[in-house]
Amino acid sequence: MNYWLLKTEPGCFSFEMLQQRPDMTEHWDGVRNFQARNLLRDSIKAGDRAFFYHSSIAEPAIVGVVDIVRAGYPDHTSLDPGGEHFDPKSSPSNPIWYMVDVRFNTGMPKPVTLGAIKSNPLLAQMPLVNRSRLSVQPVTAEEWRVIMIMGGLAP
DNA sequence: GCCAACGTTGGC
DNA sequence: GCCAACGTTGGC
Repeated sequence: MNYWLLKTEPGCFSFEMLQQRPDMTEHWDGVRNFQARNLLRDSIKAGDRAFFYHSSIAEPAIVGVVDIVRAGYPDHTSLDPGGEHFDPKSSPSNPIWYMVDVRFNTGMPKPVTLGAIKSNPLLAQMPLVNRSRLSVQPVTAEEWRVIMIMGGLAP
């Protein structure tokens, strides 16, 4: 099993919404960055876990954990001409963009803020610290363990 | 709302 | 294939 970090703005895809539907599978779609796409398409597998990070708010933070329930498959929102994630270069035979399905696992009793992450030397290698724009990021087992403890989730 | 970082595009 | 211009993201 591998660990990841998924990043959104609350206005786009909020953890609160996910939390209200704990049994529902949600599509993690709309990613339009090639590096993040490669991770979605090639690396993230069903059974993996991911931190859920909220950006562009007063206090950016990891607010919870989701399970990956379906590995990468074509992101059909890229084929919808009326949708905001439409990409004219995408087609059914060459979809370009990929998405995964996620499900609520747990909220963080104590959200782990970006400030707390930046001030912990054990987390200095996380892309979040110096490559914050990448919307899908790998997380090491050690980083996962540290953040779970910081968030109030016993190992 | 500003601005730095960085990914993408397009002209050459 | 380089690089300048441009657009977007995200922290502050």
